Amino acid sequence: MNGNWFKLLCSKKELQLEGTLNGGQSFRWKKHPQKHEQWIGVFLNKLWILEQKDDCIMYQVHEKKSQIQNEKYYNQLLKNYFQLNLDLRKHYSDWSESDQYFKDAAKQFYGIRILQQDVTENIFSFICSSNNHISRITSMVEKLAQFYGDEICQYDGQTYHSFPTVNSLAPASVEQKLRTNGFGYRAKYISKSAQYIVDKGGEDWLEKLKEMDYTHDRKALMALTGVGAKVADCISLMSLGHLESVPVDTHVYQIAKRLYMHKLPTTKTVTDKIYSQIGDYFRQLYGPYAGWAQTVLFCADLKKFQGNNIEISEAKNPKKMRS
DNA sequence: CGCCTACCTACCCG
DNA sequence: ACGGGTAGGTAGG
Repeated sequence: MNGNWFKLLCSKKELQLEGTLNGGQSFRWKKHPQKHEQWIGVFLNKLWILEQKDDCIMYQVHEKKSQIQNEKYYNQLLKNYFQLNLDLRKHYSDWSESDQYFKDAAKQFYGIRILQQDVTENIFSFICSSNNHISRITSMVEKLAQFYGDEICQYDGQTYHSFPTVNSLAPASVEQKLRTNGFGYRAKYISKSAQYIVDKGGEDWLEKLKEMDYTHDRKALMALTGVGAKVADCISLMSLGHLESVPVDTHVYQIAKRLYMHKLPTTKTVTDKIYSQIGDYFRQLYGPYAGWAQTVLFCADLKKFQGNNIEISEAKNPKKMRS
């Protein structure tokens, strides 16, 4: 294990940890139970402790002794994970020019980044996300790691596990185990999808998706049981590098209709046609990084940011509105 | 296409 | 205290 603090130079404007780690992209980050300014999370089979400073991120890495590397190496991993090569301020400026709502939201929600996530984790986490609460999704993802992942280390009295491989989710026993642990119908989705991916060639097949274009791998992903349009778009955006992908959930639909597309028909669930209309609208508005822009915009609308003075955040929970 | 229903479960709210 | 409604959808008809 390793308790050293390392330093990654990076301004708050370029990367805001709070909005990025707590924005519903990854379900593996939490605040340190005692030290609330620190974030604890797992990726690349390592436990990371991150703390935002004015001009840098201070961090620790905990992993097996045999794998310990130096600061330069870890900095590179973080740069990849947060996609720091992308000039975010430039894009914010472009998106602000295209859209006044974005411009308003951007003032407060600066530094929101799309994480470059692991494909396997992304697929199975978002299969869990359908028709579900964040808190329950989080506990399901934790269980997957606990049951089928590898132990990484102990930290602060907790044992941390890596996210499981596709192979480890494929055995026939998995569905029943997940069922008895509260996964509901998603147990079958996970098991069937893991088996399907293994049949196709496992993680190698998933890596090949990154070389395909958005339209094609979206179609490939939707062949997985439990992966529909929205989940496929989340995966395309968050782990396959297709930044034009715009995941449309019921919430995005509500806001799109209210603020941008008044003529959109009123329906209980988002139909295929409405879904593609909304995606196309935002792609036309923001360009090839539409999914990223849209993530920033709707970050302003999440419950956890309620009480903040952004106009967009008012629509979401009329019941809870004050003043 | 659009519409309908079932699907697991934990948590919220009346 | 108990029970219906709902949560970042999806599959199947």
